[in-house]
Amino acid sequence: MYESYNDLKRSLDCVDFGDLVALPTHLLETRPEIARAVAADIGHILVDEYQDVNRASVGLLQQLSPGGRNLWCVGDVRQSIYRFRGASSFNLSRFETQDFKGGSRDQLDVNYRSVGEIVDSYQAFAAGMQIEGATPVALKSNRGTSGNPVEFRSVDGDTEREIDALADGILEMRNAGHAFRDQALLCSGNDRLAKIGAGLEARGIPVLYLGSLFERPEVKDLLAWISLLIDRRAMALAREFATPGLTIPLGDLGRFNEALNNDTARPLDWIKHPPAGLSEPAAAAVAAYSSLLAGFDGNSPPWDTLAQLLLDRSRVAAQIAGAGNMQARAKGIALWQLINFVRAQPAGRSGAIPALLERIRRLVRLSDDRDLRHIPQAAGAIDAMRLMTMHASKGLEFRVVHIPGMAKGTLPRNAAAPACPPPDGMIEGSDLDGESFAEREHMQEQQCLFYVALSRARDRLLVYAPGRTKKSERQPSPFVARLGFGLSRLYVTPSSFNLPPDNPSIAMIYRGQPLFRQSELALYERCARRFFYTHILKLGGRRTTTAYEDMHEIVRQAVRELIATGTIAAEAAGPDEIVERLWSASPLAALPAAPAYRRLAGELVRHFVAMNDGKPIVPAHRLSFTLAGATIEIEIDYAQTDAAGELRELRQVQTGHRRTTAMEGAAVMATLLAVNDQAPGCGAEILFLSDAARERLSLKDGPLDTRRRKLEANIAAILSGQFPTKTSPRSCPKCPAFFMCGTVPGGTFEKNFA
DNA sequence: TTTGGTGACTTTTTT
DNA sequence: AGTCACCAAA
Repeated sequence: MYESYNDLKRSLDCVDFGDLVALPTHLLETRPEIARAVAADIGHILVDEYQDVNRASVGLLQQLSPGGRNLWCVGDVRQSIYRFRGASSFNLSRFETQDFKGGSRDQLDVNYRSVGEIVDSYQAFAAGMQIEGATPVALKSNRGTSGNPVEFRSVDGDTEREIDALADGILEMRNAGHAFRDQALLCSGNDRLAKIGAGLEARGIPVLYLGSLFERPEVKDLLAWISLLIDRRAMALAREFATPGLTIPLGDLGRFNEALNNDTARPLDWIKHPPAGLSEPAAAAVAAYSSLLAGFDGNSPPWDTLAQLLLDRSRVAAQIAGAGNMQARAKGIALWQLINFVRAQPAGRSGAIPALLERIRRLVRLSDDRDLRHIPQAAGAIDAMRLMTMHASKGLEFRVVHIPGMAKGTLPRNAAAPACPPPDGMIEGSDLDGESFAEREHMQEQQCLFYVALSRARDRLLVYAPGRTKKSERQPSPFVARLGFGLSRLYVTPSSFNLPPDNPSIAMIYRGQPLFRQSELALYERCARRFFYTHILKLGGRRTTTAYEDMHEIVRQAVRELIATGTIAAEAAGPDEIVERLWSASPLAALPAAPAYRRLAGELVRHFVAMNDGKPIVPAHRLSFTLAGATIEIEIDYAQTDAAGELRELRQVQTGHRRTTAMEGAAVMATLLAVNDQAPGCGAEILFLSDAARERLSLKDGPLDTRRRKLEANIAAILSGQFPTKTSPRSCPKCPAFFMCGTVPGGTFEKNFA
């Protein structure tokens, strides 16, 4: 693979980051005359952050500065936080002994950045670090003591309460004379940073961090609008828009869905032919969309379209410009980022809008939207908090530093076993086996990371951790206890910021006997809001599928057909023919990787056949039972019968792998509840074709009862209109509702069960 | 004292 | 998906 990758790079005349070091090093090593000429041309070399170089960089440096002539390096092994990408403090330890013989080493003993209390604190932490090649240091602050100890604040409650406490701390520091722009908040991960950033913004604290750009309401408003240009089911109409006059009341959505729930509707048809019987506001909104979207379609150039929507067709930009408060400014900056992102996309000839939306989904799935989260340089003068990862903070300094979330298990994070540990004996200068080496490196790196974060602070340093959560006491990170004797521990009760509830319940009227299928209840467990869009509002939309998922769909069809034949036996000629017929009719057959997918599909179907023993079966049928006033319907894929024709084994088929949590949900166990109720004595199993594994549904009375109660609670929640979103950067970008998910329009929705 | 069940919480870092 | 903390049963 690496060879193919390299060939591809060469044929495209491209280089990657590794090549930027490897190619010049190779050139200078193989062409001494060039090396001499280049070295002669360079007077002095200064390398900063030497602990973060890798072996390849040292090789390049040796070529540029033979024998270390006029070379000056600065580094601190305690700040070695890029080991995961090949940097090694090993280079620092062998600097003057091997790599640049005859060099000399000196050490700083005065710290010019932080006040005495802070220096003492991270010195105390550093004293306990077991870092290879670290020489003991005794830094002294030249600023003297400030009278303000390093603080550790413990907060009872959930993350929201911790954000309350952070907001308190930030405002307190501001009252003590530190502007927002002089305060930084450091987290180890981006997801947490985004959550805290959004929380602070909601509490009125100005923040120079946008969080996930494509999750922001003002950005989603725009993306939802352009999604209407290509979505014949007009899913985005089920969103409450900030722009007045463009929201369809909840009570009217059913009419749109009836009108558009067919294969012949084309995008924007509903503007020319609105559904009959709309309320007045809904009809007015349709008219408003008519002028908002006139002349655009899926082939419109995205940048022009968005710019016109923002500036000419709506008052979005004007209102943001006029509002002048910090929230409006953040919105303006977010839209600015969006517009610039869109402008930088490759120009497509046709289908530019769907291409853009697809690209955004992919970007978010790969977390490749991170650079869009930071405010552009031009906005840097705004008086707002700096939010960044600890990694990004290296080399920077701030008057005040807040470090939230220092609970056990977050920092240090436990080392995950590396997927590909270095082979034993490969690491020069280490006698550990590959796995132990990786683990030790990880634990050292975690300490370095905390050390970096601590040492960013000039005047004030505040560390936060959750205390009691709903049920249990959370222990602080073991790092906290190493912060020295001067640490002041406070148990704070944060002020209340009176935020509106995140997921208010939705006004629903149900008519008839509620009926839910097992798959629907399973979806409710994964994301209640997705369930609402899909099964209550009946907004169309399949997930965006991959070729791999399409292959699984073929397997499902083949399994259904096999079951319909009434016998599933290895000697029957049927299975292969069925797969072959479905396969050749599918667009998958035209893909470059088709043979691999075809092989896999055949294998999964063979697993299915092999997991049956030719006993007579009866095809698919349904079981249903009543719970909490609703009917629950279970789809049994097939059943085996005994000689007397009695049902013996009920089977459900899943084509994928068995997950470790596959049996934990309440919805899976609805099958067992139904069997106990309708077919007592019958066994029930789920087949997982990818593993050729079967799982028997069985649970002791106690746990089964908690599943039953959980199901009852979910049904009650559905009936009372509770459909909270469960956002996740992993699953949301695949969801059909990704661009419109957000606040639901006001009004009441009538749901009719036959 | 051990164990199994449960709910809450976090899912790296990036030139 | 894995860890942590708690609780109740074994």
